[in-house]
Amino acid sequence: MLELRFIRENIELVKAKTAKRGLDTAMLDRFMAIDARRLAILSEVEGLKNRRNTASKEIADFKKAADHASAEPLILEMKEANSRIKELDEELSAVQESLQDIVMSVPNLCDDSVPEGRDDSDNIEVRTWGDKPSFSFTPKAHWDIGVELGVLDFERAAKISGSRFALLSGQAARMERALANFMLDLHTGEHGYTEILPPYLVNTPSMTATGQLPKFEEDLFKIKDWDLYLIPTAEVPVTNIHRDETLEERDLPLKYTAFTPCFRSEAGSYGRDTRGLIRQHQFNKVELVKFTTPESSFDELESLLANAEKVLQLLGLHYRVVTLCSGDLGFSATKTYDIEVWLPGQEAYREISSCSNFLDFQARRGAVRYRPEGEKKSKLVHTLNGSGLAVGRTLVAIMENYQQEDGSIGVPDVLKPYVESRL
RNA sequence: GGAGAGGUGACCGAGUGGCUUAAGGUGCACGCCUGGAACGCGUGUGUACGCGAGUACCGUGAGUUCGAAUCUCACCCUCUCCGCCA
Repeated sequence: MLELRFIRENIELVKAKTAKRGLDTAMLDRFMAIDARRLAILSEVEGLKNRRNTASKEIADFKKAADHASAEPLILEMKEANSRIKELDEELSAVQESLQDIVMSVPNLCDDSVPEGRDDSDNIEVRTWGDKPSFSFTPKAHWDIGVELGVLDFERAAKISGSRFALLSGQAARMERALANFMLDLHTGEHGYTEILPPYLVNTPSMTATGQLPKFEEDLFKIKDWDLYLIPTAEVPVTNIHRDETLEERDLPLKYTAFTPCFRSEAGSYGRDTRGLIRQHQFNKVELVKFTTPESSFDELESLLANAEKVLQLLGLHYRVVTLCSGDLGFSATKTYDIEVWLPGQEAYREISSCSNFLDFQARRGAVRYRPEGEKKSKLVHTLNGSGLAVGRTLVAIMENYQQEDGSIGVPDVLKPYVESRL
Protein backbone atom coordinates (compact mmCIF):
# COMPACT_ATOMS: atom_id res chain seq x y z
CA MET A 1 0.00 0.00 0.00
CA LEU A 2 1.18 3.49 -0.82
CA GLU A 3 0.69 6.37 1.60
CA LEU A 4 -2.46 8.39 0.88
CA ARG A 5 -0.69 11.70 1.09
CA PHE A 6 2.06 10.44 -1.22
CA ILE A 7 -0.49 9.50 -3.87
CA ARG A 8 -2.23 12.87 -3.55
CA GLU A 9 1.00 14.85 -3.80
CA ASN A 10 2.58 12.70 -6.52
CA ILE A 11 -0.44 11.69 -8.53
CA GLU A 12 1.29 12.03 -11.91
CA LEU A 13 4.21 9.86 -10.79
CA VAL A 14 1.88 7.19 -9.41
CA LYS A 15 -0.13 7.18 -12.64
CA ALA A 16 3.01 6.91 -14.76
CA LYS A 17 4.39 4.03 -12.68
CA THR A 18 1.06 2.21 -12.76
CA ALA A 19 0.83 2.70 -16.51
CA LYS A 20 4.39 1.34 -16.84
CA ARG A 21 3.03 -1.96 -15.50
CA GLY A 22 0.44 -1.90 -18.25
CA LEU A 23 -2.42 -1.25 -15.82
CA ASP A 24 -5.40 1.10 -16.06
CA THR A 25 -5.05 4.37 -14.14
CA ALA A 26 -8.72 5.36 -14.04
CA MET A 27 -8.91 4.32 -10.39
CA LEU A 28 -6.34 7.00 -9.57
CA ASP A 29 -8.56 9.74 -10.99
CA ARG A 30 -11.39 8.44 -8.83
CA PHE A 31 -9.00 8.46 -5.92
CA MET A 32 -8.31 12.19 -6.32
CA ALA A 33 -12.00 13.07 -6.48
CA ILE A 34 -12.97 10.98 -3.46
CA ASP A 35 -9.97 12.14 -1.47
CA ALA A 36 -10.95 15.78 -2.02
CA ARG A 37 -14.44 15.07 -0.70
CA ARG A 38 -12.90 13.28 2.28
CA LEU A 39 -10.78 16.28 3.21
CA ALA A 40 -13.79 18.59 2.98
CA ILE A 41 -15.84 16.39 5.31
CA LEU A 42 -12.91 16.05 7.67
CA SER A 43 -12.51 19.78 8.05
CA GLU A 44 -16.21 20.36 8.80
CA VAL A 45 -16.71 17.44 11.17
CA GLU A 46 -13.50 18.10 13.10
CA GLY A 47 -14.57 21.69 13.68
CA LEU A 48 -17.88 20.50 15.08
CA LYS A 49 -16.21 17.94 17.29
CA ASN A 50 -13.82 20.56 18.57
CA ARG A 51 -16.79 22.74 19.55
CA ARG A 52 -18.44 19.76 21.23
CA ASN A 53 -15.33 19.01 23.28
CA THR A 54 -15.05 22.56 24.59
CA ALA A 55 -18.80 22.76 25.23
CA SER A 56 -18.68 19.53 27.20
CA LYS A 57 -16.06 21.03 29.48
CA GLU A 58 -18.16 24.14 29.98
CA ILE A 59 -21.18 22.00 30.81
CA ALA A 60 -19.11 20.09 33.33
CA ASP A 61 -18.03 23.35 34.96
CA PHE A 62 -21.61 24.67 35.16
CA LYS A 63 -22.82 21.41 36.65
CA LYS A 64 -20.06 21.49 39.22
CA ALA A 65 -21.16 24.98 40.15
CA ALA A 66 -24.75 23.70 40.32
CA ASP A 67 -25.63 26.25 37.61
CA HIS A 68 -28.04 24.08 35.62
CA ALA A 69 -29.71 27.04 33.94
CA SER A 70 -26.49 28.03 32.15
CA ALA A 71 -25.79 24.46 31.09
CA GLU A 72 -29.18 23.88 29.51
CA PRO A 73 -28.75 25.96 26.27
CA LEU A 74 -25.34 24.39 25.66
CA ILE A 75 -26.82 20.93 25.98
CA LEU A 76 -29.51 21.84 23.45
CA GLU A 77 -26.90 23.23 21.06
CA MET A 78 -24.88 20.05 21.30
CA LYS A 79 -27.91 17.88 20.63
CA GLU A 80 -28.30 19.68 17.31
CA ALA A 81 -24.62 19.62 16.47
CA ASN A 82 -24.59 15.88 17.13
CA SER A 83 -27.11 15.11 14.42
CA ARG A 84 -24.91 16.91 11.88
CA ILE A 85 -21.83 15.13 13.21
CA LYS A 86 -23.60 11.81 12.82
CA GLU A 87 -24.51 12.62 9.21
CA LEU A 88 -20.95 13.62 8.35
CA ASP A 89 -19.42 10.65 10.14
CA GLU A 90 -21.58 8.30 8.13
CA GLU A 91 -20.61 9.88 4.85
CA LEU A 92 -16.99 9.95 5.96
CA SER A 93 -16.87 6.26 6.68
CA ALA A 94 -18.46 5.50 3.31
CA VAL A 95 -15.95 7.74 1.57
CA GLN A 96 -13.05 6.24 3.49
CA GLU A 97 -14.16 2.74 2.63
CA SER A 98 -14.21 3.41 -1.09
CA LEU A 99 -10.88 5.20 -0.81
CA GLN A 100 -9.46 2.20 1.02
CA ASP A 101 -10.72 -0.14 -1.70
CA ILE A 102 -8.83 1.87 -4.28
CA VAL A 103 -5.62 2.27 -2.31
CA MET A 104 -5.47 -1.42 -1.48
CA SER A 105 -5.56 -2.27 -5.17
CA VAL A 106 -2.90 0.21 -6.30
CA PRO A 107 0.29 -1.76 -6.98
CA ASN A 108 3.68 -0.80 -5.61
CA LEU A 109 5.78 1.66 -7.64
CA CYS A 110 8.29 -0.20 -9.78
CA ASP A 111 11.91 0.76 -9.24
CA ASP A 112 13.61 2.89 -11.90
CA SER A 113 15.99 0.01 -12.66
CA VAL A 114 13.04 -2.17 -13.72
CA PRO A 115 12.94 -2.53 -17.52
CA GLU A 116 9.70 -1.58 -19.21
CA GLY A 117 7.92 -4.51 -20.82
CA ARG A 118 4.68 -6.39 -21.28
CA ASP A 119 5.34 -9.96 -20.16
CA ASP A 120 8.06 -12.47 -19.31
CA SER A 121 9.48 -12.28 -22.83
CA ASP A 122 10.66 -8.75 -21.98
CA ASN A 123 12.56 -9.83 -18.85
CA ILE A 124 16.28 -9.02 -18.97
CA GLU A 125 18.96 -11.65 -18.41
CA VAL A 126 21.43 -10.47 -15.76
CA ARG A 127 23.85 -13.39 -15.73
CA THR A 128 24.17 -17.12 -16.14
CA TRP A 129 26.02 -19.65 -14.01
CA GLY A 130 27.46 -22.96 -15.14
CA ASP A 131 26.85 -24.69 -18.46
CA LYS A 132 24.11 -26.74 -19.97
CA PRO A 133 24.96 -30.41 -19.39
CA SER A 134 25.60 -32.52 -22.45
CA PHE A 135 24.13 -35.99 -22.89
CA SER A 136 25.17 -38.93 -25.00
CA PHE A 137 21.48 -39.78 -25.30
CA THR A 138 18.28 -37.77 -25.63
CA PRO A 139 17.40 -36.49 -22.16
CA LYS A 140 13.87 -37.17 -21.00
CA ALA A 141 11.40 -34.98 -19.17
CA HIS A 142 11.14 -35.67 -15.44
CA TRP A 143 7.61 -37.04 -15.69
CA ASP A 144 8.84 -39.82 -17.96
CA ILE A 145 11.88 -40.53 -15.80
CA GLY A 146 9.84 -40.48 -12.60
CA VAL A 147 6.99 -42.62 -13.84
CA GLU A 148 9.35 -45.16 -15.41
CA LEU A 149 11.29 -45.39 -12.13
CA GLY A 150 8.02 -45.75 -10.25
CA VAL A 151 8.75 -42.81 -7.95
CA LEU A 152 6.22 -40.32 -9.41
CA ASP A 153 2.57 -41.32 -9.62
CA PHE A 154 0.22 -38.77 -11.15
CA GLU A 155 -2.67 -41.16 -11.78
CA ARG A 156 -3.11 -42.18 -8.18
CA ALA A 157 -2.65 -38.56 -7.07
CA ALA A 158 -5.52 -37.65 -9.39
CA LYS A 159 -7.61 -40.41 -7.83
CA ILE A 160 -6.85 -39.23 -4.31
CA SER A 161 -7.15 -35.48 -4.94
CA GLY A 162 -7.50 -34.45 -8.57
CA SER A 163 -5.41 -32.84 -11.26
CA ARG A 164 -2.28 -30.84 -10.34
CA PHE A 165 -1.41 -33.13 -7.46
CA ALA A 166 1.45 -35.59 -7.30
CA LEU A 167 2.37 -38.64 -5.29
CA LEU A 168 6.08 -39.07 -4.63
CA SER A 169 7.45 -42.35 -3.39
CA GLY A 170 10.78 -43.99 -2.60
CA GLN A 171 13.79 -42.13 -3.98
CA ALA A 172 11.77 -39.06 -5.08
CA ALA A 173 10.12 -38.62 -1.69
CA ARG A 174 13.42 -39.07 0.08
CA MET A 175 15.23 -36.65 -2.19
CA GLU A 176 12.54 -34.01 -1.69
CA ARG A 177 13.09 -34.32 2.06
CA ALA A 178 16.87 -34.29 1.62
CA LEU A 179 16.68 -31.13 -0.47
CA ALA A 180 14.64 -29.35 2.17
CA ASN A 181 17.13 -30.31 4.87
CA PHE A 182 20.09 -29.31 2.72
CA MET A 183 18.60 -25.89 1.95
CA LEU A 184 17.62 -25.18 5.55
CA ASP A 185 21.06 -26.23 6.83
CA LEU A 186 22.73 -23.95 4.28
CA HIS A 187 20.62 -20.89 5.06
CA THR A 188 20.72 -21.30 8.83
CA GLY A 189 24.34 -22.50 9.04
CA GLU A 190 26.07 -20.42 6.36
CA HIS A 191 23.78 -17.48 5.63
CA GLY A 192 22.58 -16.50 9.11
CA TYR A 193 18.84 -17.07 8.79
CA THR A 194 16.67 -18.19 11.70
CA GLU A 195 14.55 -21.24 10.97
CA ILE A 196 10.79 -20.80 11.34
CA LEU A 197 8.02 -23.38 11.25
CA PRO A 198 4.90 -21.24 10.83
CA PRO A 199 1.18 -21.99 10.64
CA TYR A 200 0.02 -23.10 7.19
CA LEU A 201 -3.39 -21.49 7.65
CA VAL A 202 -3.57 -17.72 8.04
CA ASN A 203 -6.30 -15.13 8.57
CA THR A 204 -7.48 -12.22 6.44
CA PRO A 205 -5.33 -9.50 8.09
CA SER A 206 -2.21 -11.56 7.38
CA MET A 207 -3.15 -12.13 3.74
CA THR A 208 -3.95 -8.43 3.41
CA ALA A 209 -0.62 -7.28 4.85
CA THR A 210 1.45 -9.14 2.29
CA GLY A 211 -0.86 -8.18 -0.58
CA GLN A 212 -2.67 -11.42 -1.52
CA LEU A 213 -5.93 -9.85 -0.36
CA PRO A 214 -8.16 -8.17 -1.29
CA LYS A 215 -7.18 -8.39 -4.95
CA PHE A 216 -6.11 -11.99 -5.48
CA GLU A 217 -8.55 -14.07 -3.45
CA GLU A 218 -9.27 -16.33 -6.44
CA ASP A 219 -5.67 -17.60 -6.30
CA LEU A 220 -6.13 -18.87 -2.74
CA PHE A 221 -7.73 -21.90 -1.11
CA LYS A 222 -10.13 -20.79 1.63
CA ILE A 223 -11.31 -22.92 4.55
CA LYS A 224 -15.09 -23.13 4.56
CA ASP A 225 -16.79 -21.34 7.47
CA TRP A 226 -13.47 -20.06 8.85
CA ASP A 227 -11.50 -16.86 8.37
CA LEU A 228 -8.55 -18.99 7.29
CA TYR A 229 -6.71 -19.53 4.02
CA LEU A 230 -4.05 -22.08 3.05
CA ILE A 231 -0.78 -20.22 2.56
CA PRO A 232 0.34 -19.77 -1.07
CA THR A 233 3.89 -19.18 0.22
CA ALA A 234 5.64 -18.99 3.60
CA GLU A 235 6.13 -15.29 2.83
CA VAL A 236 2.68 -14.70 4.31
CA PRO A 237 3.02 -16.17 7.83
CA VAL A 238 6.70 -15.24 8.15
CA THR A 239 6.31 -11.60 7.08
CA ASN A 240 3.37 -11.37 9.46
CA ILE A 241 5.51 -12.46 12.42
CA HIS A 242 6.15 -8.79 13.13
CA ARG A 243 2.82 -7.32 12.05
CA ASP A 244 1.80 -4.44 14.35
CA GLU A 245 5.21 -4.40 16.03
CA THR A 246 7.99 -1.83 16.46
CA LEU A 247 11.46 -3.35 16.07
CA GLU A 248 14.79 -1.95 17.26
CA GLU A 249 17.21 -0.83 14.57
CA ARG A 250 20.07 -2.78 16.18
CA ASP A 251 18.12 -6.00 15.60
CA LEU A 252 17.92 -5.38 11.85
CA PRO A 253 18.21 -6.99 9.45
CA LEU A 254 16.06 -9.86 10.69
CA LYS A 255 16.48 -12.91 8.48
CA TYR A 256 14.11 -15.88 8.56
CA THR A 257 13.89 -19.07 6.57
CA ALA A 258 10.95 -21.46 6.54
CA PHE A 259 10.19 -24.76 4.86
CA THR A 260 6.47 -25.10 4.18
CA PRO A 261 4.03 -26.54 1.75
CA CYS A 262 2.38 -23.93 -0.49
CA PHE A 263 -1.15 -24.11 -1.85
CA ARG A 264 -2.30 -22.29 -4.98
CA SER A 265 -5.53 -22.58 -6.91
CA GLU A 266 -3.74 -21.79 -10.19
CA ALA A 267 -6.94 -20.18 -11.41
CA GLY A 268 -6.47 -18.99 -14.97
CA SER A 269 -3.58 -21.30 -15.85
CA TYR A 270 -5.75 -24.08 -17.25
CA GLY A 271 -3.74 -25.22 -20.25
CA ARG A 272 -0.30 -24.50 -18.83
CA ASP A 273 2.19 -27.04 -17.51
CA THR A 274 -0.39 -29.78 -17.21
CA ARG A 275 2.27 -32.49 -17.11
CA GLY A 276 4.75 -33.11 -14.37
CA LEU A 277 5.61 -31.40 -11.13
CA ILE A 278 6.09 -27.86 -12.42
CA ARG A 279 2.66 -26.42 -11.63
CA GLN A 280 0.90 -28.06 -8.68
CA HIS A 281 -1.86 -27.06 -6.28
CA GLN A 282 0.49 -28.13 -3.48
CA PHE A 283 4.26 -27.88 -3.48
CA ASN A 284 7.09 -27.44 -0.99
CA LYS A 285 9.27 -24.38 -0.78
CA VAL A 286 12.06 -23.05 1.40
CA GLU A 287 11.44 -19.34 1.77
CA LEU A 288 13.79 -16.52 2.78
CA VAL A 289 12.34 -13.38 4.41
CA LYS A 290 14.15 -10.23 5.55
CA PHE A 291 13.17 -7.15 7.52
CA THR A 292 15.61 -4.29 6.86
CA THR A 293 16.10 -0.54 7.10
CA PRO A 294 15.15 1.52 4.03
CA GLU A 295 18.82 2.37 3.43
CA SER A 296 19.93 -1.24 3.08
CA SER A 297 17.03 -2.99 1.37
CA PHE A 298 18.50 -3.01 -2.14
CA ASP A 299 21.83 -4.37 -0.87
CA GLU A 300 19.89 -6.99 1.06
CA LEU A 301 18.04 -7.93 -2.12
CA GLU A 302 21.37 -8.68 -3.81
CA SER A 303 22.55 -10.85 -0.91
CA LEU A 304 19.19 -12.62 -0.71
CA LEU A 305 19.52 -13.44 -4.40
CA ALA A 306 23.09 -14.65 -3.82
CA ASN A 307 21.88 -16.89 -0.97
CA ALA A 308 19.32 -18.49 -3.28
CA GLU A 309 21.83 -18.88 -6.13
CA LYS A 310 24.22 -20.64 -3.76
CA VAL A 311 21.80 -23.56 -3.49
CA LEU A 312 21.91 -24.17 -7.24
CA GLN A 313 25.68 -23.69 -7.38
CA LEU A 314 26.23 -26.31 -4.69
CA LEU A 315 23.86 -28.67 -6.51
CA GLY A 316 25.77 -28.04 -9.74
CA LEU A 317 22.72 -26.91 -11.67
CA HIS A 318 23.04 -24.45 -14.56
CA TYR A 319 20.81 -21.40 -14.26
CA ARG A 320 20.33 -17.79 -15.30
CA VAL A 321 19.14 -14.73 -13.37
CA VAL A 322 16.64 -12.35 -14.96
CA THR A 323 15.24 -9.00 -13.88
CA LEU A 324 11.47 -8.99 -14.21
CA CYS A 325 10.12 -6.29 -16.52
CA SER A 326 7.41 -3.92 -15.33
CA GLY A 327 4.58 -5.96 -16.86
CA ASP A 328 5.70 -9.22 -15.21
CA LEU A 329 6.39 -7.69 -11.79
CA GLY A 330 4.19 -8.80 -8.87
CA PHE A 331 1.66 -6.46 -7.29
CA SER A 332 3.58 -5.75 -4.05
CA ALA A 333 7.14 -5.75 -5.41
CA THR A 334 9.24 -2.79 -6.51
CA LYS A 335 11.88 -5.05 -8.09
CA THR A 336 12.17 -8.79 -8.61
CA TYR A 337 14.90 -11.13 -9.80
CA ASP A 338 13.88 -14.57 -10.98
CA ILE A 339 16.31 -17.46 -10.99
CA GLU A 340 15.59 -19.84 -13.84
CA VAL A 341 17.11 -23.31 -13.78
CA TRP A 342 17.92 -25.21 -16.94
CA LEU A 343 15.73 -28.24 -17.61
CA PRO A 344 17.32 -30.38 -20.37
CA GLY A 345 14.28 -32.62 -20.69
CA GLN A 346 12.26 -29.63 -21.78
CA GLU A 347 15.11 -27.60 -23.25
CA ALA A 348 13.98 -24.57 -21.31
CA TYR A 349 14.82 -22.37 -18.36
CA ARG A 350 12.13 -22.56 -15.68
CA GLU A 351 11.61 -20.29 -12.68
CA ILE A 352 12.89 -21.87 -9.49
CA SER A 353 13.18 -18.76 -7.31
CA SER A 354 11.78 -15.26 -7.21
CA CYS A 355 13.51 -12.65 -5.03
CA SER A 356 11.79 -9.33 -4.38
CA ASN A 357 12.15 -6.04 -2.55
CA PHE A 358 8.80 -4.64 -1.38
CA LEU A 359 10.15 -1.41 0.14
CA ASP A 360 7.61 -0.29 2.80
CA PHE A 361 4.61 -1.50 0.76
CA GLN A 362 3.91 -4.56 2.92
CA ALA A 363 5.20 -2.89 6.09
CA ARG A 364 2.62 -0.12 5.78
CA ARG A 365 -0.20 -2.63 5.29
CA GLY A 366 1.02 -4.69 8.22
CA ALA A 367 2.27 -1.80 10.39
CA VAL A 368 5.79 -3.18 10.81
CA ARG A 369 8.01 -0.39 12.14
CA TYR A 370 11.44 0.10 13.60
CA ARG A 371 12.91 2.80 15.78
CA PRO A 372 16.02 4.30 14.20
CA GLU A 373 18.94 4.56 16.65
CA GLY A 374 18.81 7.91 18.43
CA GLU A 375 15.51 9.02 16.88
CA LYS A 376 12.19 9.14 18.63
CA LYS A 377 9.91 8.66 15.64
CA SER A 378 9.55 5.15 14.33
CA LYS A 379 9.68 4.39 10.63
CA LEU A 380 8.37 1.60 8.44
CA VAL A 381 10.77 -1.25 7.76
CA HIS A 382 11.43 -2.64 4.31
CA THR A 383 10.51 -6.25 3.67
CA LEU A 384 12.04 -8.68 1.19
CA ASN A 385 11.61 -12.29 0.35
CA GLY A 386 12.68 -14.96 -2.07
CA SER A 387 12.49 -18.67 -2.64
CA GLY A 388 15.54 -20.48 -1.52
CA LEU A 389 14.37 -22.64 -3.39
CA ALA A 390 11.13 -24.15 -4.67
CA VAL A 391 11.84 -27.72 -3.56
CA GLY A 392 9.61 -29.56 -6.04
CA ARG A 393 11.13 -27.75 -8.98
CA THR A 394 14.61 -28.40 -7.61
CA LEU A 395 13.77 -32.09 -7.57
CA VAL A 396 12.65 -31.75 -11.19
CA ALA A 397 15.94 -30.07 -12.08
CA ILE A 398 17.99 -32.83 -10.44
CA MET A 399 15.96 -35.56 -12.13
CA GLU A 400 16.44 -34.02 -15.55
CA ASN A 401 20.06 -32.82 -15.17
CA TYR A 402 21.36 -35.90 -13.33
CA GLN A 403 19.51 -38.52 -15.39
CA GLN A 404 21.55 -41.48 -16.62
CA GLU A 405 21.18 -43.41 -19.84
CA ASP A 406 19.89 -46.45 -17.89
CA GLY A 407 16.99 -44.39 -16.53
CA SER A 408 18.38 -43.93 -13.04
CA ILE A 409 19.11 -40.60 -11.36
CA GLY A 410 22.48 -39.48 -9.99
CA VAL A 411 22.74 -37.79 -6.62
CA PRO A 412 24.58 -34.43 -6.37
CA ASP A 413 27.59 -34.73 -4.03
CA VAL A 414 26.29 -32.21 -1.48
CA LEU A 415 23.08 -34.20 -1.19
CA LYS A 416 24.71 -37.56 -0.59
CA PRO A 417 25.01 -37.20 3.21
CA TYR A 418 21.32 -36.36 3.36
CA VAL A 419 20.19 -39.20 1.15
CA GLU A 420 22.57 -41.86 2.47
CA SER A 421 21.93 -41.09 6.12
CA ARG A 422 18.38 -42.17 5.51
CA LEU A 423 19.30 -45.55 4.04
C1' G B 1 -18.81 -28.06 23.69
C1' G B 2 -19.50 -26.43 29.46
C1' A B 3 -17.75 -23.00 33.53
C1' G B 4 -14.78 -18.93 34.97
C1' A B 5 -11.10 -14.80 34.30
C1' G B 6 -9.25 -11.20 31.25
C1' G B 7 -8.08 -7.92 26.73
C1' U B 8 -5.31 -0.33 28.39
C1' G B 9 0.67 2.97 25.19
C1' A B 10 7.37 -0.46 22.96
C1' C B 11 6.49 -3.55 27.71
C1' C B 12 4.30 -4.13 32.81
C1' G B 13 0.29 -2.02 35.19
C1' A B 14 -3.55 1.67 37.66
C1' G B 15 -8.03 3.52 36.31
C1' U B 16 -16.35 1.83 37.27
C1' G B 17 -19.49 8.96 33.51
C1' G B 18 -16.67 15.25 33.26
C1' C B 19 -9.52 18.07 37.52
C1' U B 20 -7.61 11.29 32.44
C1' U B 21 -4.85 16.62 27.68
C1' A B 22 -4.43 7.66 30.43
C1' A B 23 -1.45 7.56 37.19
C1' G B 24 2.92 4.83 38.34
C1' G B 25 6.85 1.71 36.77
C1' U B 26 10.20 -0.61 33.04
C1' G B 27 12.61 0.20 28.60
C1' C B 28 14.40 3.86 25.25
C1' A B 29 16.39 8.97 23.85
C1' C B 30 18.70 13.48 25.32
C1' G B 31 21.06 16.42 29.20
C1' C B 32 23.65 16.85 34.06
C1' C B 33 27.14 14.15 37.04
C1' U B 34 32.17 11.09 35.76
C1' G B 35 38.89 10.44 33.52
C1' G B 36 35.27 6.99 31.22
C1' A B 37 31.15 4.15 32.83
C1' A B 38 27.53 2.34 36.38
C1' C B 39 24.48 4.57 40.08
C1' G B 40 21.84 8.99 40.82
C1' C B 41 19.20 13.43 39.08
C1' G B 42 16.43 16.14 35.26
C1' U B 43 13.73 16.38 30.62
C1' G B 44 11.38 13.83 26.92
C1' U B 45 9.22 9.50 24.88
C1' G B 46 2.57 6.20 20.65
C1' U B 47 -0.24 5.86 15.92
C1' A B 48 -3.30 7.77 11.97
C1' C B 49 -5.46 11.86 9.35
C1' G B 50 -4.90 17.23 8.64
C1' C B 51 -0.80 22.94 5.80
C1' G B 52 -2.33 24.05 10.64
C1' A B 53 -5.67 25.12 14.89
C1' G B 54 -7.15 20.25 15.65
C1' U B 55 -9.68 15.36 15.33
C1' A B 56 -9.70 10.18 16.24
C1' C B 57 -7.69 5.85 18.67
C1' C B 58 -7.79 2.06 25.89
C1' G B 59 -9.75 -5.98 21.58
C1' U B 60 -13.79 -5.12 17.28
C1' G B 61 -18.60 -3.18 16.03
C1' A B 62 -23.14 -0.91 17.46
C1' G B 63 -25.82 1.83 21.34
C1' U B 64 -27.03 5.26 25.80
C1' U B 65 -25.32 10.48 27.07
C1' C B 66 -24.24 17.41 26.28
C1' G B 67 -19.81 14.20 27.60
C1' A B 68 -17.60 7.00 27.58
C1' A B 69 -11.22 3.57 28.80
C1' U B 70 -15.31 3.82 32.42
C1' C B 71 -22.50 2.17 31.33
C1' U B 72 -25.54 -1.39 27.68
C1' C B 73 -25.66 -5.14 23.67
C1' A B 74 -23.30 -8.29 20.07
C1' C B 75 -18.88 -10.35 18.33
C1' C B 76 -13.50 -11.69 18.29
C1' C B 77 -9.19 -13.23 20.85
C1' U B 78 -6.16 -14.97 25.10
C1' C B 79 -5.71 -17.65 29.74
C1' U B 80 -7.49 -21.39 33.63
C1' C B 81 -10.53 -25.72 34.81
C1' C B 82 -13.80 -29.68 32.81
C1' G B 83 -15.19 -32.70 28.42
C1' C B 84 -13.43 -34.54 23.66
C1' C B 85 -9.06 -35.42 20.85
C1' A B 86 -3.45 -36.12 17.37
